[in-house]
Formats: sequence, structure tokens, C-alpha cells
Amino acid sequence: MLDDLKTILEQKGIIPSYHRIKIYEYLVNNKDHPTADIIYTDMIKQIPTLSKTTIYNTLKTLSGKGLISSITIEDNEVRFDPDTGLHGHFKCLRCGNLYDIELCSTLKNGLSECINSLEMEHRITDSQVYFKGICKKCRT
Amino acid sequence: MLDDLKTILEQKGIIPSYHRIKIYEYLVNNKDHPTADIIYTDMIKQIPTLSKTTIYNTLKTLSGKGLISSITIEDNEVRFDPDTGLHGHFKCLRCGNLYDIELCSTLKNGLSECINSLEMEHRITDSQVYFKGICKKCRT
DNA sequence: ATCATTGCAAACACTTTGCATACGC
DNA sequence: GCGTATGCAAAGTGTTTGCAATGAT
Repeated sequence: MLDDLKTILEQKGIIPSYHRIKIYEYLVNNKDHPTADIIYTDMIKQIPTLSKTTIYNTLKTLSGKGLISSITIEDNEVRFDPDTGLHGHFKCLRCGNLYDIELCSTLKNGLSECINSLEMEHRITDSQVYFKGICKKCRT
Repeated sequence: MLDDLKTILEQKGIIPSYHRIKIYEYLVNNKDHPTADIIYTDMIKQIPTLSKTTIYNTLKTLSGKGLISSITIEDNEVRFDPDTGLHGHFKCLRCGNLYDIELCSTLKNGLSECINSLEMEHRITDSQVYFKGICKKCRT
């Protein structure tokens, strides 16, 4: 498992240091879109020497190489997602949870269509769809 | 013009103070999605007594009442848009400009469809679509 | 006179930076 | 031994908060 991740990092041209592998592993195992702070607070239990700077460095490296995507919905927090495939997000304004949303095919088609027409003028590298509201659990 | 804006504020239950009207007016006249800081830097030329706190207070009040929408794409800046209708945004990663994007009808339909299905479980109050890339001017 | 808005300064949270140290090949 | 990753502390940025002053009715 760790070796697999190591290989993935190498393939992307990232030197697979111990910390980088572990942080990437954490993300793959925790798909609830943690913030840098959550990752730090969690991981320091296992790796007490880990510093927040390393977290930030690594997250920047990983997302720079396209291994993870960064999600900005609320202003005051960036979240990270190891799933870089096309999908949407839903943020509950009450509990703060961030859910992955499977986009319906019409929406996916619409996105491609829209991107195609935008590509006439601009170069598009990324697209995001997100929703806000109150989640199932919080509706009461 | 100012009277119109005043009326709009009143209709939303916002006490139409001079500063609030002026800030709202600024947003209506500057649809390039300014940040709080840009608004402040610009407006202080006309209203030297204006403070940043008032900008923040007013922006929060206006967006809380649904008069403007706040756009979070990059982590370190919130931008404000007086156009609350359904449309997308495109952020140029090079020059930082934020463009309004007209969404194609397939995409709009896909959004409604997706929201409808989400509404089975959650309550959806807001949706956003945005793109990132390099804009026409920056492509060279 | 009362109540809400305003403005300053300090506090805050998150992230980045500079630089010295430690690690791995 | 060299080059890169790491870690600490400090600086930076954008935003919020507490509280006193101001303003409007």
C-alpha cells in the first residue's frame, strides 16, 4: 500500500519522502476533505515530529502536481481531496460537513459544453461545482 | 439612482445609511467582483472617513440579506458580486481577473436537475460553478 | 434619549517566508 | 558531500471583535 503510493508520487516527479507518503496516505484514507489543520492535528498523534510547515509544503507540492485537488468554498478554509475526478461538493452551512456529490450526466455534459465554448477564448484548466445548504442530518 | 438603491435596501430591511448606500452603489457600478480591500482603497478617495470595518460590516449585511453574493474561489480572497442571478465565474490564474460566465442551457438544466435530486435529502440554498485557467489576454 | 452605525486598534486564524538543521542517496 | 526536505519562529494577510464615539430620528 505504502509502496503503491510511493510509486504514484515518483511517477509524478515528486521525491517520495517519508512524510510526503504519509500525508498522501492520510488523504487517501480520509476522504472527508480535511483542512491542513485537521491533517496536522490528526497526524501529529502518529508522527510527533511532524510540523505544520511540512503539511503546507506537501499539500502545495501534491496539488501542484495534480495528485490532489484543493477545494475552496468557504473563505477561511481550504480543503483537500485526493479524488481529482469530476465531481461536485455540497457544504452544510450548519454542521460544516463537506459531502462529495455525484454530478448527473446532464450537468457533466453541460460542463463539457461550457468548457468547450470557453476554450475558444481562454484556456481552462479546472472547473468546480458546489452547493450550499443544510444537510440531511441537520434538517431535523 | 441613489434613491433607487436606498429603496432596495429598505425593502430588504436594511437601514439605508449613507455608507451602505454608497458601498452598494459602488458594487452595482463595479461588476468586476472587487474584494473588500479593493472597495476600500477605491472608495476612500471619495469618502476619506470611511473605515474598513464599515466595508466588512456592510458587505456582511448585504450578502446576509441576499442583495449581493460572495464568491470564494481562491482561498485568500472573498469577492463580491451584486448580480445574484445564476451565472458562473472564470478566474485567470495569471492576472487574477474574475470574469462572469454565461452558463449554457445544458449546464443550467443540469444544475436544476442535480439540485432537484439533492433536495430529496438535503436543503440546497446556493450553487456555484466556476472555472480556472488562463484568460484570453494572458495566453499571449 | 435611544438605538444603530461607525471607526479605531487590537486580536485572530490561517498561511507563507527565511534560514538553519537534518536527512537520504 | 550535496541537494533537498524539514522545522522553527517570525512575518504577512485578510478578517473579526470589543468598545467608545458618533449620528439619526
